[in-house]
Amino acid sequence: MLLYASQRIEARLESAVADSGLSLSKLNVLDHLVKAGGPLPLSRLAERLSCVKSNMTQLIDKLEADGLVRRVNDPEDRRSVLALITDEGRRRYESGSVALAEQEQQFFQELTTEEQDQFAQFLRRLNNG
Amino acid sequence: MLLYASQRIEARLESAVADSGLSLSKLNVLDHLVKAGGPLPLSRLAERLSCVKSNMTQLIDKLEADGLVRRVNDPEDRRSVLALITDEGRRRYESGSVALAEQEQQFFQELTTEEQDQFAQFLRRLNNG
DNA sequence: CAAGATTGAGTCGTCAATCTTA
DNA sequence: TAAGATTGACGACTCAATCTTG
Repeated sequence: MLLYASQRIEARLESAVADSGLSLSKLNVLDHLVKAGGPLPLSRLAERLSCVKSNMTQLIDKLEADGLVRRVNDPEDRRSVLALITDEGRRRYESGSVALAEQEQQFFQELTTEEQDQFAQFLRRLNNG
Repeated sequence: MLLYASQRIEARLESAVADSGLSLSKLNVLDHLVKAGGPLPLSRLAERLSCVKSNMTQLIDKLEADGLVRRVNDPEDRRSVLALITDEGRRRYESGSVALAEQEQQFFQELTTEEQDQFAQFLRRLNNG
């Protein structure tokens, strides 16, 4: 029941973002690159998204094929590869994050004011604990 | 934020079930077979789990390889294949569903009584709407 | 040896195409 | 033609093994 609800939520958000030609995973990568204000090593991205390094390799492969990100050398460590967001990546990020925010907004509007407060508090606790 | 919470929930439940050598998907299939009280056609299973038929084919492939399910002919329709849970499948189901229930229980215990009521109501609305 | 990235294999999901049977 | 199941190709994730560089 809890599981089913959780899957429903994810499916709704995924679908909202798909109109911008993005998946939640790809949007998440772009989000971190934009917020960082500059290119990031793949290993740092993997840490921040709490995923395995090999997964980030594959994600950047796809984003690079889409033209939303470019791999550039790290001048300070030749082992490292930096992910750099492109102009097109920035445009897609804007579009996708707006769609995501709208869907979350719409989600909360299905709750009463009291439920909104309770749920927000619950999310904070869950995301911290 | 909502997304992150949803993923955390799923990861917790998945991990709890993993100790029984099951994934949430496999447990879900076994659950429907047990509750049905007899073998079910793959197409029915796919409907009930709200997934695509080809996914059920693969799931049953894995469950059959694990020895938890057997494919048997449907005497009433030669196009149809029935999934039949084995004794070992039943044991694993018991173990996995207990672990899942415990984890959901533990999850709710992190909430106040008032929050529990609110959240349960919220889940009902989400799962119906 | 340890860290960064990649590759290969496996799980769980999708869709599109195919094959058999109704 | 449609229903039931399967296969193949893909997206997103995991782990284990490998290669290069520190």
